[in-house]
Amino acid sequence: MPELPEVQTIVNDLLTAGLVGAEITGARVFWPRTISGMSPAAFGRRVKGRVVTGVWRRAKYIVVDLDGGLGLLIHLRMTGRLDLVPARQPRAKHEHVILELGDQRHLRFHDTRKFGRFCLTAEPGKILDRLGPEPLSAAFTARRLADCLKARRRMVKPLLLDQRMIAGLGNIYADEALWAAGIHPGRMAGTLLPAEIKALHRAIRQVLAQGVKNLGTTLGSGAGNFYSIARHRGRNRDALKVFRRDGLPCPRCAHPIRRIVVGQRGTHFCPVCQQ
DNA sequence: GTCTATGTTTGCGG
DNA sequence: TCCGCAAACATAGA
Repeated sequence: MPELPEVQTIVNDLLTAGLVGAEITGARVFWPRTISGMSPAAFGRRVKGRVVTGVWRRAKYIVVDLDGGLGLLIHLRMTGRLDLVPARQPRAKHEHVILELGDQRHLRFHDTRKFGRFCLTAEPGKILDRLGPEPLSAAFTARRLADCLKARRRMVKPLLLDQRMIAGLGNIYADEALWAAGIHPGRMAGTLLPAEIKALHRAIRQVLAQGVKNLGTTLGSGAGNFYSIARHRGRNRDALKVFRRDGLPCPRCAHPIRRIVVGQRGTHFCPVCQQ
């Protein structure tokens, strides 16, 4: 569920909460498959005694830098969540990893569907360098987007969701960007005109920047929804124009929004504005 | 109770 | 290489 704006919000909250400088005094793993590439025991040995030196975001990864040159990459996938809580708080259902901190707090990983992953590595670049450009950085230009789309016999929406092309877009913001640009999600990528590519480039940056500003999108109220640290909800839902708004009027032309399936993903668009 | 959909990514097969 | 599909899981909602 968390896309770029949601992950950025979590990172910002972790920084505000003072995670940098904290020492990891121990780790407990309750679902071994959450830890990728090594056993839970090895993971515990290697993080114990390390101090957090930085927290940042790349695509949908939370990157926790540790002293000694290690990086902990956390990917939330669909339902992952991080909670920073007092050490004394009892473990909740679905808390699969607990990082014990020296300041009597715990950083806990909560994940109902168990798709999320922790990857501890000395070479984070091996994973992060495979990803496309950060859409809010200067490296993401209309030209760069055009190169991604060029000669591709593939629908534009699945391409936008491909993290090797652009890093950080997910289902919500892809639908929103395509609506803002007036492009049908099933359009073949290679057929986009230069003006459409420019509009799409601008739309991607606009919807993501707005999502960050609104502290992410929380859709419902259940445990599987987006919550940042300390259970903060995002308020970007009110800014959504099409996502999960099928049947409601398009904000531009009032024609009812439709929901179809594109590349096995629920897809929302306006049949009039996005021909 | 039963059935379907789900905001992500990977790996497989054509 | 490119692309579509199923799987990894649990729960909410119909």
